Amino acid sequence: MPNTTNQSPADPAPRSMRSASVRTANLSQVLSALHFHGPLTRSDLCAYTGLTRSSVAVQVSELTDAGLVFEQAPQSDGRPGRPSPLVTFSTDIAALAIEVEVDSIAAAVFRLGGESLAERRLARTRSQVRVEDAIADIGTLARDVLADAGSPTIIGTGVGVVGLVEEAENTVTMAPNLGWDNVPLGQLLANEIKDCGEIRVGNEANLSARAESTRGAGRDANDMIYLSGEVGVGGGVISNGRPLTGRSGFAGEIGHLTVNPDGRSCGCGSIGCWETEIGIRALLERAGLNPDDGADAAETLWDHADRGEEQARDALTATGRWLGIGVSTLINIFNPDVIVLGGMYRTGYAHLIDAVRAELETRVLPPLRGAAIVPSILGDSAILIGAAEMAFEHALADPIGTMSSIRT
Amino acid sequence: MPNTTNQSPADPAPRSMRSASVRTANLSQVLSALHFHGPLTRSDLCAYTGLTRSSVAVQVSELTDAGLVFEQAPQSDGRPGRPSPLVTFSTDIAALAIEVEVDSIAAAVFRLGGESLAERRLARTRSQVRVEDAIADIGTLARDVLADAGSPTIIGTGVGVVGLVEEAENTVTMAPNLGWDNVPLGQLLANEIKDCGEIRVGNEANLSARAESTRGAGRDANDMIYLSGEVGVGGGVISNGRPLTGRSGFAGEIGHLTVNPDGRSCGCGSIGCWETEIGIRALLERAGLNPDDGADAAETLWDHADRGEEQARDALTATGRWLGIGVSTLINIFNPDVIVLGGMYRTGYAHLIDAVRAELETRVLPPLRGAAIVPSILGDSAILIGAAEMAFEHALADPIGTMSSIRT
DNA sequence: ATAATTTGTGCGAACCGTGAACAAATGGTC
DNA sequence: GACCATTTGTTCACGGTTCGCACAAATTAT
Repeated sequence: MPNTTNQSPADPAPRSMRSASVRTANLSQVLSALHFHGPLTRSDLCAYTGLTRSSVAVQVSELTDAGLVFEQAPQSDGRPGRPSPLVTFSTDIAALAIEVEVDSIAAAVFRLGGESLAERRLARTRSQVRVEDAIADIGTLARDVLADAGSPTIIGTGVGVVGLVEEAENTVTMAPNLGWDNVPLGQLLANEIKDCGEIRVGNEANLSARAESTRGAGRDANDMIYLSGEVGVGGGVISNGRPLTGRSGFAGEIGHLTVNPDGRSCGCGSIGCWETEIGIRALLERAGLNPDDGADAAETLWDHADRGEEQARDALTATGRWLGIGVSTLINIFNPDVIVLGGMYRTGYAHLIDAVRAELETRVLPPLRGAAIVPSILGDSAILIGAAEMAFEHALADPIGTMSSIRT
Repeated sequence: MPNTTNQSPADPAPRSMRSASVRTANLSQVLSALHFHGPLTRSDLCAYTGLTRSSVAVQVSELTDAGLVFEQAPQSDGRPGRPSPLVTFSTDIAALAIEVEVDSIAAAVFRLGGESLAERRLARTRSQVRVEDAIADIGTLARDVLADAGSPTIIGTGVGVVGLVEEAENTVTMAPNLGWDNVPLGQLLANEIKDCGEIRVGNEANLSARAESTRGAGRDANDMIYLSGEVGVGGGVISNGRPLTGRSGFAGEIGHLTVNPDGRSCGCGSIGCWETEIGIRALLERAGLNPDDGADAAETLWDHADRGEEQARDALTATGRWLGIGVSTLINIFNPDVIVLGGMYRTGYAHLIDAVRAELETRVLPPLRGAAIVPSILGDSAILIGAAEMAFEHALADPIGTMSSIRT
């Protein structure tokens, strides 16, 4: 018997590089360039990837064979020289995105490149959600939206959930607002929806961060922090272009940084968490409104402030101050390019930003002051977009590999 | 003239992979395995890297030719089979590490693998440090310590500084304790010390974090936070095995997270920074001692606490509580495996840890509670070790490339 | 119509890791 | 001491990959 003992190690290490890795990496480069920069000519692809024309030709032909892209007839662009054919995404390859909120469930289908093909949302009465019901609802919603989109081949599925998600396990570890505890959502969904590629589950704020980073207000930033708030306050961090996960994928729970150790008690059991000061309940309470009225009440609050009502403005200034205190902390810790405000901080941006900036001026270390504070530009669709990006991740990293695993 | 226009793009993108990248990546794998796991047999290297025996043979021979490693005669290990030669580091390849503190300057030489060959420290009176003097001192110290080490070939130099460092520029942006402002330390040192490879400058706490992560208390952790305090409080974050830098390398200024918005004013201009509550001044003040007495006074404080003096113990409990408040925030944000306490939190660990843990129990989100809080095991040498690791980074990433650029 | 410019195509060259066959070196067994 | 099993180094043909050149193709400018 020949001694192939450690010539091909069975279990552990894909650490080393072989020729095939080069091909995979370059295919990934090409497909990623297309995904993030839109349809490009082969000539553009040479510039983006640094590969030669010969090599790009091979990559494109391989991606075409895999059914991921196709080439459109060259079109003259007015400059001299032979025109280069445009490499475009196939119309029947897409990712499925699912969003599980407290009062609604949504599903959408996105084509490579980020174009939305279809979207559906199912509203629900605001109450605890039984897991089985949610799974069933997601199933029908997914089937419907896939039909709307023309039943494309699904390359992967991303699910965004309000709650702590153990990403490696695709499990919802804790979702108090849904009443969920240790729900293996990935596995459960795999039984409910078929032929939807690999299913990955993520926290909604982390996914929004991912979305704003790739297609939103953080597009040009390498280091970005996303902050979103309604009742709870969540966030996500993009460090050096990649999402911060932490040990189990829980990183980014910035709603629970302590800003006021002797302040109000938080639902999490702690005292003085940031979200007790900048959450919607604190804001409404300061404005003399019913803290339980939710997001709609916030909208009316902006109106009141626009009309110059004093209590409304004071409430916004106070909330903006606390917002600024926490943002200062985040800037000092992360040294980001930009901080993106989502949720009610997006709609209320104009009313809050001055108080925030005032706080930053004294609290941020001078050399770190360059960080921009901007409102989200993707708004409510950020979660679905982020879920789709997460779903695309595998296909972008290993295009032919995932395609061939789909086709089985 | 042939059209090589975009066949080989001049300026920007080394994004793509070519055959040479494979070789470089695998050489990096092999040398890194040796650097982080100590001398290994060629057989071990197969297991660590996943490469075949044939390939490892080529890599090792190339590294040998470059003068980085050499093979020791095979030694039987008691098991059957042909013994494998041990690949060991060359004795005359090393990195230079420099540490610039307020009251001392230090330099050390480390061999590949992390072994210290020589170390020197130059104490100074505690005062502002003129840049030119510091440069000159570093120069003589470096020359002396290199002579001590037997004048090895220096593969790279790392410098750790108390202050904000713009890593990409190797510039000390702000170092209030030294009285430095926008000092291009990398360039200045390049004129002072010759033949010391590429010079990189980093923040001392970030470098300590790096050191603890690779060779200290965070060796087995992927996500680690290092926290160190004397007068000021600094830190560094290792996320997914790599140091968090932020936009300009300033990330990790965790001493300036706001824990007490209406508390004491901080030297940075803000109010209620963490370091105003857990810095040595606050601790000594609470214990009824002179806040300006510094680290020595802290040592006596531990003694007082050991003897059961009430004010000392109360001061430690109060400080531990604030320590716990901030650590909770960090855990909720980063979801780390482990938090490493350095500086006076290492020497005072036993006196502080209970109060810290008590605070964590209420303030850390339940699913995030697994994080371990441990004392630094590298102690005062962490900065130099981290500086050396930073210096090694280039050589580990591209062994032959850096060697040939050194030999010119 | 001709030149200049840009790009696709085809092919040989260079490089790299793989894996099989063989040789070398050790421990265990009879 | 002879032999076998085991493990590892060495050699080499092979397949895979990108590169770079030469040439052809397609467009604009003159």
